[in-house]
Amino acid sequence: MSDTLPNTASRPSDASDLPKAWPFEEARKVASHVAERGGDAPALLETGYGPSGLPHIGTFGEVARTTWVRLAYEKLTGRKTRLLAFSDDMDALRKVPGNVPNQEMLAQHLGLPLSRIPDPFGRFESFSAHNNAMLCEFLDRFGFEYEFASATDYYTSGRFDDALRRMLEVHDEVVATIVPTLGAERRATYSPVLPIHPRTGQVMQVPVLGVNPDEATVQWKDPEDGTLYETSVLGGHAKMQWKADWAMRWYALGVDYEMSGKDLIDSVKLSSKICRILGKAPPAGLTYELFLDQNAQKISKSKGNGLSIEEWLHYAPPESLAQYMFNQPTRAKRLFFDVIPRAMDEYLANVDKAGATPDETVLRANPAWFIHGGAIDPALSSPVSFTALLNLASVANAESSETLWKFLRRYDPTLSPETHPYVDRLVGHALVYFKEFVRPAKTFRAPSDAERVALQDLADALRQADPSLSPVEVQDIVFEIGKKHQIQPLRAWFGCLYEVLLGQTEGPRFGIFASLFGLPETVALIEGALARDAIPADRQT
RNA sequence: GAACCGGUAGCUCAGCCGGUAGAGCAUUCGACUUUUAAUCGAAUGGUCGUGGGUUCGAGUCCCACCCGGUUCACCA
Repeated sequence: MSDTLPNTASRPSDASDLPKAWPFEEARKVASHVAERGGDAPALLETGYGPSGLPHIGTFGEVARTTWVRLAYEKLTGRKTRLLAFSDDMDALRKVPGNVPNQEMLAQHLGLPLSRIPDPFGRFESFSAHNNAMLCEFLDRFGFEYEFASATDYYTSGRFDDALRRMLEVHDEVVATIVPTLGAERRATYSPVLPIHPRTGQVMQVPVLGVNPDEATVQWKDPEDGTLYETSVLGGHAKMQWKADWAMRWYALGVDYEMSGKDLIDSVKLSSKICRILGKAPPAGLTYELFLDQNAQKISKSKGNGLSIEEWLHYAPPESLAQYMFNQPTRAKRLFFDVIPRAMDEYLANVDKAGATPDETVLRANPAWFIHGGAIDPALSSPVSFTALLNLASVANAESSETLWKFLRRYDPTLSPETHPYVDRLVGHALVYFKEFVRPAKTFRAPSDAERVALQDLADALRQADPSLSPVEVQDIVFEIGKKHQIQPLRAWFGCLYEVLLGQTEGPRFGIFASLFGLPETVALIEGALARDAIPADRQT
């Protein structure tokens, strides 16, 4: 049986001593798959790529998650693993992607394998070589360990030949398995074998008229001119249609584990059946949920909703993204900016917890342990939460890390950029997040006429003040101005400062703020607020 | 038509192998303040979607249903 979906597989009964983390559950599946297939070969884990697109945040998620399964498996069994990053670059270009140059050139090459189409960017020998390079660069950037594999290389070098012969032997059974899943139109022409046209190089989607397993050839007719061809399926003269391709690859390479998104559930089922027909058990795997955007809509690469990996890393270090990916892979999660601070703080909390855990089993259930590849690096942590830094940036109206650091050192004198470089990175990210998300949402109220006069007075006083004044002395100045202008109650004067200058109802003591923020900068802040609200008086809310 | 994932405090969610519900934020009160950031203490707040079943006992397991979301039925 066992077209059961991977993540509905029955719970192991002897899992009590396993670390309570999903990668270990997955590792068990890998272990039983390896045991079943036998042999000494390392466990083979695969991640697959459609070659027409560039790597994205989902790519990161899939590779990161697979890497954690690897780690769990190695710790669990003491055996080795390989991760194969497989690019299906022999796939045909079916439509021209909208986000690349040289659209006309690409349009002329529709139907050819991507590895036979010139690079529209003009940098590599083919379109797929370009995309493959982007993929590898992407994976390298995060330090993933993997072996890259190109479908074109595998096909043309003959590495798939035995499996392709086998595919022809069971051709009819494979067809009989796939055809019922297809719509009426597709049924008529379907073949799991796509011959490469010997003259044009096109990947042909044509009915296969005859199969010759002994010669490893298929017969087909050119739909254009009616020419009959008999084409070898070996050595790159044909490729498999993708569901058959996936199964053939599993079979040929002996893949033990591959996860995939829930959009591929039916494909996994079908490819698993084909893999069994070929004669091997399909790999174990996990079906992960897709990400949703802000409004719980599907993330679409073409629509550009959701969040790109560059955007995420603009606001927080990669560990936070890894933490997000670690959490609940089988649940649909919103992927939007506002999840970043939480993910970051979760990660930081996990590093702390890991440091305090003597129990190895507990440690191995900790996401930070996985994120750090099985060895916690205490340098990648912070005693201050990201949320705290954001609050601080907000109340301090911080423009620069220098300013934020001044406030931060007041908060905790033992911190400095030199001794805590990771905190310094977080400071930089917090500033960006504050400037781009928090501050734009703030509403600055306009001052009343009386407040306006007092604010101007304060600006003048601060401008003339000795820059070496202590925060307390600056506070005295602020206080005196408030009293002088008889703002009642006096606390309303400070409320006015926060609301007009900082766009919030609360804040630090203003003297401390002004000192750390800088007296000239504070003067500029006040005058900016006065100028901003000079004309419209109806914005008061 | 088929499949997947959710439905737990106002919000976002955690609840591992079943044992009388937890966190963060929000709200309220208090401490500290020549003021109201960060900080600390406390309180309020849930018939765990509905109905059955198994059990001494179910948010937790089983079945059915309701609601919400998504995906696949062309390509990959």
